[in-house]
This record gives sequence, structure tokens and C-alpha cells, in this order.
Amino acid sequence: MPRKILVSSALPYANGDIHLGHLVGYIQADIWVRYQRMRGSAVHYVCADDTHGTPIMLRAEKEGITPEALIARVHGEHLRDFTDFGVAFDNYHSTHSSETKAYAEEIYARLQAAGFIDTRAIEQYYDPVKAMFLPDRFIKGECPKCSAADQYGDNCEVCGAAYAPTELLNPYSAVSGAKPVLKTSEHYFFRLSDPRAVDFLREWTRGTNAGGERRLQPEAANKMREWLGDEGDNKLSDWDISRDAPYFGFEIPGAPGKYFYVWLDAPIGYLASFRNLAGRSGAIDVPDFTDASRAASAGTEMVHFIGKDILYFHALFWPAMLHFAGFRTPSQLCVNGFLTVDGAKMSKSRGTFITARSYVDQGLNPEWLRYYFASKSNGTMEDIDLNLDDMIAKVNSDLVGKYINIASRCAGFIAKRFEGRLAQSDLQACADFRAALEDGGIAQAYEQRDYARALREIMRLADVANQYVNDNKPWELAKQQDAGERLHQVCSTALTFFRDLTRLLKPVLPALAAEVEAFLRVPRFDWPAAWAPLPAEHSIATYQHLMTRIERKQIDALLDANRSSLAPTDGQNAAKAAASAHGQAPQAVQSDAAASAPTLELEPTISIDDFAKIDLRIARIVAAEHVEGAAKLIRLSLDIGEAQPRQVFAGIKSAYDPATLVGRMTVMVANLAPRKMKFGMSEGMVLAASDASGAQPGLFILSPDDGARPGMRVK
RNA sequence: GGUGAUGUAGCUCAGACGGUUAGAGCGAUGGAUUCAUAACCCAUAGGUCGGCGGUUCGAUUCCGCCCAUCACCA
Repeated sequence: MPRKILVSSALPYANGDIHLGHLVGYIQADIWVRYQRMRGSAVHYVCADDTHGTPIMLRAEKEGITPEALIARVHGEHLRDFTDFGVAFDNYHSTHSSETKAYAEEIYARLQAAGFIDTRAIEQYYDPVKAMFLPDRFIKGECPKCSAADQYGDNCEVCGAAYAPTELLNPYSAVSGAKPVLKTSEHYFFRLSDPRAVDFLREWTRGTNAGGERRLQPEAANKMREWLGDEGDNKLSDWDISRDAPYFGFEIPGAPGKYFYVWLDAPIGYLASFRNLAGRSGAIDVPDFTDASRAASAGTEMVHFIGKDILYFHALFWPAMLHFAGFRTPSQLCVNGFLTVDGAKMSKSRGTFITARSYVDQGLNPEWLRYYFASKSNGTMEDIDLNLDDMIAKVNSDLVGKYINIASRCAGFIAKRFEGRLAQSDLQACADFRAALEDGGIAQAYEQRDYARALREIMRLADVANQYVNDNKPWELAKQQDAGERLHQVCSTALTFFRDLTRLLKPVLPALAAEVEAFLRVPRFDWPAAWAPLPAEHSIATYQHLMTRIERKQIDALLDANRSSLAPTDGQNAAKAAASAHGQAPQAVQSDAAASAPTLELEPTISIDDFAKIDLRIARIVAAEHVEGAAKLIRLSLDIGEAQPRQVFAGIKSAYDPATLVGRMTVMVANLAPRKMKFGMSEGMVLAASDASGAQPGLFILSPDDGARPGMRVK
């Protein structure tokens, strides 16, 4: 009886690009799904965008669009990225969907009926200007321990201290810059501290599923023991599942102005995506996968692939929610670690914060990355390091040098000497090869998600195949008059080996496997119960090379493309701009200029007091439009934290399209005397750089680094 | 600070429920070869298995402490 498995990958937040760190987990899940399908399992692989919450709401506002428009755009971007990396969901849905809403309401109602919902008043920081409660990450201030400035409301990035937002010194809203006030509001809680929940979770997290496998990897289970405490402890506190309006999400039934917290409906998105898929395909019985008793009798499985950063939500809240609402709980959580690049955290300044899109746009082969990630994945929660030189070496020598080489060195003889037709394979050699294959435990390694072990074994087999070719020397056989038959057999045998290797690699390299299927003119590869060599007289297509090598310069170009910069206008300046943006190396930049430019004619020296007269503020461009009748002007509305945005006319029409300005941050002179212009009052000016001599074209407005907020003083 | 994890050849990683010479791939060096996008094949060199103690006939493998790195502390 084939296994019936609902597989999910973690929902990416609809507030940013997919990067290589995300892809680790998706590629691991996709490999497992493909492997299961080759084994005959019926797998439904779903995902969705996680679309709710304050960050989405504010991001949309910043871009001047609705949250719905934002998430629609990002949904398209995300799906395209995953597709380009061969991550093939059966459905890529959205948590902003009727299915999510229905499940959220149903689960909530059942939890309420079971006595797991509480309400109580809590006091939180509130932004009086934006009229909204502030999540911890949107409150900044000085660290109560070390007094570092501009720290977030949950912990200090300088000294590492953790604290409550109310402990911050001189707090301010990162949204408006206003000083937050404490305000009380009624919140809804999921009673995780209920003894029923604690007992259930203690059992669930350390137990095994119906198939006898652990639900959590040992490292993850350790972590849970840490969180749950020892027998008799009750370290869990109730989970706050409501947020006050304004909030982008679903309103809680019977609680006007209260919304489900984004983390309540995010995992529900797995079920929602699945139900949406079932609605379109028709052949899926949803309750067989979702209802506790139905799932048990149907023998279905539900497997979640997640990153370790969200273990907490998936190993505590999620199974408890499901269990006490009568839903089935996950069969397994497959938790992956973080990605580092060359041994360090991904960094925008080093260019190692690599987006999926840039990787594809730079022309790199996604299957290189799939192979490399797989070769480092061992099914544990450990972090994975993307060592770029190692990736180049591994892909080039394993895939191109060893594996592809087998086809490449034999196909030519088959085409030139035998009109593309195969001979009977050497059955003794095949038997030896298959014995080596079966000893390897490759299937088991895939099953356990120890892809590193699977690939080590497969490469060992590739060595065996190359040795076979080497020992039988087809190039010498080709020169002997009477060895044609043997030549034919040796090359055919090697191609059978190549077929077998490809079949084993297919979960990792699906696109390449498809090309090999076409080259060998064979049906789609499966994980065969019965093995047979490529048949005699079988005709194959002309070989064309299946994979190129990676060159270091391609990787360097990728890093350059991802290096963050102060909006360089062309590729040539990108590296230099990046160096000065983060290294703060004005000397280098100056001496650079001095070498090629005449001395600058500076204005007369001023005192610091003179400078202090100029009140520069961070401004957000909330609107920008062309001015009818004006040759150079754009009308800007600038938010600097005041009640009304300022109207400023800026002479930047030649350099900017108004549409691209909306939402971005810049710097304005806020105390410049207002001036009546032909088109209206201009209440300040924005700053822009240009070449005074006019020799260099272009006009460049300023951008603050991330984190600057409207109204901040520049000095 | 507490908790958990990691630390094995130049690089990336296996492994050892304690037991004779600790492994693989890549890289390096030498040889062989020329079918293959200089790929493949053979061989050689390279490690006080993070440090210090303890248990033991014997520890890199178990225990304790220390150091370094990472994560978590909702």
C-alpha cells in the first residue's frame, strides 16, 4: 500500500525576497518529495505565502499600495523563484484566503469550546501618532543594560541583553518616531499552560508517529525538553493570539477590532493550501489528511519541513492547537539549520546575502546549488555552510568530472561506430555494479533525509563506473580490428551505469535527469523494483554536454550583484560604492578622487554652530507626481513625522520617474523658509548630488541606511 | 548569565556502543593515459581526532573542567 503524505514547506513571509538561506529547506523538502514519488508514494506538496501582520501592513503603506496588492506581487515573485530552483509545489497558495479564514475560525471555535481560550487585559506600547499598538520590533530606544542607542524592543544587538520593550530608555516608535505611550487592551490567549496541553506536548515531542519514527530529530527534541522543562515543571505560558486593529489579517469572530495574530494563521496555511488544491483536483479526500480519527484510520501522514527559527511555533503551538481542536497532528517535523556563507552569517556588505533571483539572473545553474546543498544535508538541525570554493570544487569534480564524464566518454563511440544503437550490456559487470549499489543504502539515506550520505555513495558508484571504463579502455578497443563487439558492449554497459546513476540522482537533479531521459530515449525514471540494463538495439539520441563547470568569476559576479550599495547607477561603480557605504572609508574615496580630479573649490569654512542652523530630517516620500507646465519639477509629499506631509517641489524630473520615488526615504532641509512658487508653496527642499562642472551627467538624491525613520534629525 | 549543539588531514565532511596501522571526496605531489569540456585511472604525502585532567589494562570515542564558534532563553 503506497504511503499517502501531505508535505509542506514553511511559508515564506510576503515581505521580502527569497534568498539562498530560504532555499536550503525548500530544496531539502523537494528532494524528499521527489524521492517519495519515485518510490510510488502519493505525495501532496503544498506551500503558500505568509501574508498577514504589521510588517506587511506597514510595508504596503510605505510603498503606497494596498496590502493585497503587495502580497499579490510578492506571491508571483516567490513562486517564480521556487520554480526556477526546481522546487515543485502542487499548490502555492496564500494565507490571505477563504480557506485559511475558514480553518482559523473553525480551529478557534473548537479550542474555545474545549476551554482553551482566555481573555485578559494587557498593557502595551501604543503609537499615538499612527494610532496603533507597536510590536516589539517596531519600538526602539536605548538598551537598559548598556545604553546603546537605537536598539529594538526585544533585545540589544550590541550587548545581547534580552528585555521587554517597556524597559527601553527613551523609547520611540520606529513607525512614526513618536514617543509611545502605554495603553491597555483586551487580548485573547491560547491556554498553553493548561495541564492538558503540557502533558500532551511532553508526550508528543518525545514520542514516535504511527510509522514508528520520531516526530522530531534528536536535536529538536532536546530543544523542546529545554522549553518544556522537566516532569512537573510548567514553563509554558499562555500564547497571545490576538492583535488590535489596525492589523492586516482576519478578524476574530465575536471580537470586533481583534485580529488573529499572524502566527496563528500561518501554519493553518498548510491546511488551507491543501484544501485549495483538493478543490481544484477533486481526487483528494481532505478529512482523511486533516481529521484526527479519519487520518488515523486512513493511515495518512503529514510532514512539515521548517527552519529551526520557527521550531517553537511548530512543535508547541501548532500540535497543541490541532490536537485540542480535533485535527490530526504532524507525523514529523523536519527541521533544518541556518545557512552561513564561507563560514559567516550572510552579509549584505560582503555580497553573501544572495537572492534566488540574482542567482538565476546571473546565469548560474540552479542544480549546482541543489547538488551542493544536498551534499551538505544530513537530516539534522545543524547549520549548513555554503563554502563557495568548496561548491565550485564539488560540483566540478563530482558532477562534471565524474558523473557526466561517464556519458561523455562513451556516447561518442556509440554514435560514430554504431549509429547510435546499443549492444547488450556486460551482465557480469552490471551484477558487480548493482551489488555495490545495493550495499550503499542509498534509498534509506534518502528516506532519512541524509542526502550527504546518499550522494557520497552515488559518487562512489560513479568512481566504480569510471574504473570500469578505464579498465576496459574503449579507446584502445576502437583501434583494434576485431574488437568492435567488445567496444560496443563496454560503451553500452557504461551507459547503463550512467542511467542507473542518473536515476539515483534524480531527486536532487530533476532537470538534468529529464535531459538524460531524452538523451537515452527512455521513459521517466522511477525507483525500479526490477532492474534491467538498457536493451540491445536501443537507439539513443546524440550526446550534447549536459552540464558546464562553475567558474570562480561567475561566483564573484554573483557576489558583486548582491553587494549592497548606496544606489550606484551602474555596475562599474557598484563595488566602490559598496566599499564606502559599509566600510566608511572616506580617505580611500577622497584619494581616489584626488588622483584624477582637480582640487575642489570649497565654500568658506563654517562653524559647527553655523551648520546646526540647518535642520535636516529624514523624510519619506509618500507621493510624487509630475507638475503640469514645469520642465524640471516633481511635486513631492514628504512625511517627516508631522501631522500633515510637506509639499516640496524638487528639480529632479530629468533623473527620476515619480513612480519610483514613492515610498523611499531621503533627506530634506526642514527649516528652509517656505517659498511660493508658480505651482504652489514649497515647504523645504530635498538634497541631491550632482557634478558642479556639469561634465558628469546625472542627479542623485540621498538615501539613509535601513532603519532611519521619518523625522530623524540628520547631523 | 543559563541551556543546547559543534570543534577529526590545507578545504568540506564521515566514523568510533573504548581495543591492533583514524577514513572519504576535493586540493597538493609523483606516475600512467588520451575515449572524455586537462576530465578519468594508479600511487604518495598530510592529522598530538580543540586543550587539560579523570575512569580504564587501554580513550580521539565515556566523565569533569576549560577554550573557541553557533543557536535558543518565547
